[in-house]
Amino acid sequence: MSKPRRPQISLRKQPQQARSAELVSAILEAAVQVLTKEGAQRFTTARVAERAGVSVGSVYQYFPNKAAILFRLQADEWQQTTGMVSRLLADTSKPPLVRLRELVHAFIHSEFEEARVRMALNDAAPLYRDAVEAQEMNHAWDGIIARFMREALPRVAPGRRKLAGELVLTSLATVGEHLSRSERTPRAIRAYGNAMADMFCAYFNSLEAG
Amino acid sequence: MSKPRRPQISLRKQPQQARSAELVSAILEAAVQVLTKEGAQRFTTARVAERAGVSVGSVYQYFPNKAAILFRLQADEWQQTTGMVSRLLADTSKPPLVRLRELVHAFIHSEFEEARVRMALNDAAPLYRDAVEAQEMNHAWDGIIARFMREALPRVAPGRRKLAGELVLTSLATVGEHLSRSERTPRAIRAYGNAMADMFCAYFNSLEAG
Amino acid sequence: MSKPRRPQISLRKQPQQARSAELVSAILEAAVQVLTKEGAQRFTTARVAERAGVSVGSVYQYFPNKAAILFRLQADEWQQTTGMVSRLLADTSKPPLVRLRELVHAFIHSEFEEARVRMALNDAAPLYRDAVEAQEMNHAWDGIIARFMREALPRVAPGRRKLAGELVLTSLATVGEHLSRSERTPRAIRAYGNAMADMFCAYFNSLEAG
Amino acid sequence: MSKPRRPQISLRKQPQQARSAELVSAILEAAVQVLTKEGAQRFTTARVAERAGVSVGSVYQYFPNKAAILFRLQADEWQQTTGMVSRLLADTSKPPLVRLRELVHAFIHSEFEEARVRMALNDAAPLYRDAVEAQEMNHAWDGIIARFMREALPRVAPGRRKLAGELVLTSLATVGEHLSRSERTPRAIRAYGNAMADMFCAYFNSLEAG
DNA sequence: TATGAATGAGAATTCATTCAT
DNA sequence: AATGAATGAATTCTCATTCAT
Repeated sequence: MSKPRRPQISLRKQPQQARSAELVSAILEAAVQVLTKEGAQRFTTARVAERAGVSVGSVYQYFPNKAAILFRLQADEWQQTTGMVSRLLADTSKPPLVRLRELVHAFIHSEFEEARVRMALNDAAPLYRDAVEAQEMNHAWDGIIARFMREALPRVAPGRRKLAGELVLTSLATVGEHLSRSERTPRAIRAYGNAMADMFCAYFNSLEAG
Repeated sequence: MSKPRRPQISLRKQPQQARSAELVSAILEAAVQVLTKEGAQRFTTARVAERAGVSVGSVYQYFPNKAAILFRLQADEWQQTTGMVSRLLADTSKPPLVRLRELVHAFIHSEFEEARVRMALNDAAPLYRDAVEAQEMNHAWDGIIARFMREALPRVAPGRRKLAGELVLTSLATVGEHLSRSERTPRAIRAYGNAMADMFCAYFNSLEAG
Repeated sequence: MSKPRRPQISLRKQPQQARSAELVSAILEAAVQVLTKEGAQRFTTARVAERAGVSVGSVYQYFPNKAAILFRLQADEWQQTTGMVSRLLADTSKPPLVRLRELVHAFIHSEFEEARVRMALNDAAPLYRDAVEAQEMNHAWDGIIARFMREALPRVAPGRRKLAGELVLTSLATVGEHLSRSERTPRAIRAYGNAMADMFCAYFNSLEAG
Repeated sequence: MSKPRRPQISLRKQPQQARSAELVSAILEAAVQVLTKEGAQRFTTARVAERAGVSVGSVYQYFPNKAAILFRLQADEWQQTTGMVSRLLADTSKPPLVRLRELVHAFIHSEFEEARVRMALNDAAPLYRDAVEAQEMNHAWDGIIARFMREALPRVAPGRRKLAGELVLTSLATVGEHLSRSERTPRAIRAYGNAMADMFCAYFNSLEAG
C-alpha cells in the first residue's frame, strides 16, 4: 500500500487529576458504546464526544487522534487477556495440558463476552494496527508462551517448540475472533472450546512422543 | 448496530455481450490493483474507474455500488479456493491425512501468493460481508468438508465429526489470513504449514483412536 | 520551521471542455472576490465555492487544494507582468534607460491597479510560496533581465552586472508590494515611480562610468 | 475587507513587579522560539505557553490576545533598529554618504542575523499590522530620516528630498526582508549591501548635482 | 495570581452516487 | 451505452479564548 500510515497513538496528556481520569474513562466508555451500537464504520470522534457528553476538543485533549482511542481500547483488552493467560499458565500445580485446556476456555469465553466490541474493534484494526505501540504489544506474549512451552514440551527441539507455540497462539487468537462473529449458544461455545483443546492436546502429545 | 446494512450486491446487469464482459474484467482487475497499491482505506470507485480506464458511470453500470465490486472479488477468490479444495480432497487415491496435508499447504500457499489483496480485502470486509450473498457462500464448503470428514473419521460420531471439520476449516481460514499479514520467507511458510498439518493429523488420529 | 510543506499545486484536471473552462474562471474570479472582500485570513475553499455558486466538491475537482487556487492567481499575475516587462525591455528603438523608466512606471501601475488582491495574495504567500512550481516561476525573469542588462551596461563586468540586475528587480518587486499597501493618489504614485527611475538611472550611469 | 479587525494590542497590565517582568520576557522569548522553529502557521498561544513553561492563562494575563504577542515582538525589533539607525545617522563626524553605506550594511546584517524570526514575523503580519499601535511606529522614522536627508541633500528641494528619503527607506526595508528569505553566504550579503549602497550614493549624488 | 481543562466554531478535504448530455 | 461533472454531507482535527478552581 502506498501510505502505511503509522499514527502516533500515545496519550497526549497523562490524566493526573481525578477529574481527568474520569474524563478519559467517560470517553473510552462512550467509545465502546459507539463501537457497539454504530459499528466501526460510524465510529467518529464527534459521536464519541457527543455520547461522552463532552466537546470534541476535550476528546482531542486526551487522545491525539481517533486511532489512539481505538488503540487504547484494544490495548486495555490485550492487557487483561495477557494477565489472565499469564496467571493461568503459571499455575504449576496443574499439568500443562490441563492448563492449556483452561486457557482455551478462558480465552474463548472472554472473546465471546464482548463479542460486539471485539468485532467492531477488529473492523477498525486498519486504523491503529500499524502504530508502533500496537506492534510492541504482540511481543508481550512471547515470554509467557515460551516459558509454558518449555514446560509442556520439554523433549521437543527449541525450533519446533517455538513454532508449535506460535501456531497455538495464532489459532487461538484468530479463531476466537471468528467465533465472536458467529452467533452461538454458550453451550456450543463450550463444545467448540473442548474440541479445540482436544486438538492442541493431541498435537502436544504427538510432538512429545515424537 | 443501528444500520445492519445489507447492500444489494448482485450484478446490476448480466454482461451478455463480449464487450461488457471485458469491461467487467477490466474493472475487477483495476480493483485488485487499487486494493494492492493503495489499500482498503483508499479504495474508491473513482480510483478503480481511473485505473480501469473507464468512467465512474461505467463502473456503476455494472456494479450497483462499491461493496459489490469488493464482494465480487472475494467471491471469485472463494470460488477458486473452493474448487481447489474440492479437487484435492476428492482424490481418493491418497489416504485422507495425506490429502489434508496437501490441502493445508495449498491453502496457505494460495493465501500467501496474493497476500496484499487478501489483506486489503479483509480490511474491507465490513463493507460487503453483511450482504446476503456473502453469507450464502460460506455454506458451499459444508458439503465438501462433510464428505471428506466422513472418509477421514469414519468411526467418529457425526456431531464430533462435524465440529472437528468446522474447527479445521476455521483454523485454516483465519490462520491463513494471519500469515499473510506477517512477512515470512517461503521456507518459513512451508514449515508453518507442516506444523499445522501435524496438528490436524494428530487431532484426527486421536479422534479416530477415540 | 519544522514542516516546510510543499503542497502539490498543479491543476487536477485540464479544463478541456468549454464548460469546465468557465467553471475554472468562475472559481478564480470568486477567489479574487473573496480575497478582496474578506482578506487572506478568511479565504476558505467553502467561501470561494459559495461565491462561485458551485459546490465545494467542484472546486476540488479543478484544484487539488486551497494553495493551488492562490498559486494560480499569483501565477496568472506573474505571467502578465513578465509578458509586459518582456515587451517593454525588448523595444530596442528606445535607449535602455528610457525603457527602464517605462518599466518602473508600468510595474508600479499594474501593482497599484489591483492593490487589494495583491495585498491579500501577499498575505497568503506562506500557503503557496514553498511549492516547487512557485519557485520555478522566479527563474522566468532571469533571461529577460540578463539580456537587458547586457545592453544597458555593456562595459560593466558580468558579476557586477548580474548583481545590479538582481538589485533592481527585487527593489521593484518588493517596493511595488509596499506601495500597494500605502494608500496614495495616482499622482503620488507617478512621482514615486519617477524617483525610483531616477535612482536606477543614476545607478546605471555611475556603473557604466565607473 | 469586511472586518478590518483592529485588535486591541497594548499590554493588559503593566508588569510592575520583577516577577511579572520576567514572565513577560519568558513569554516573548518562547514566542521567538516558536516562530523560529514552527513558523507563523503553527504559532499558537498554547505552544508559546508550553515553551515558556507557563500556563495559557498566564499568557493571557499579560497579553490580551495572540496578536499582541506578535506585535510586541515586532515593536521590540523596530525599536532596536530605529535606535541603531538613529545612532549611525547622527554621527556627524563622517560624511553623510559614508554613514548611509554603514547604515545599509548594518540594516541588512541585522535583518540577516535573525532571518528566521523576521520571515515568520512577516508571515504573521496580517495578524497584527492593522492595530493602531503598529501604524504609529512607522512615524518614528520620519524625524530621523528627515534630519539626515537635510544634511545629505542640502540643495535639493524639500519635496524631492522627502520622496528620496522615503524611497531609500522602503527599499532598504523591503529588500532586507527579501534577502532574509533567499539563502546567501555572508560574503554575498556583503556584496549585495555594497551594490545597494552604490545605488543610493549614485542617486544622492545625482540629486545633489541637480 | 496562576492554572489548564473545556469549549465549539471552523477549516480542509474526500467520496459515493447521480444524471444531463 | 458511456461519460464525467457536480453534489454536499461527512469527517478529522485545530485553536483562540474563557473561567472555575
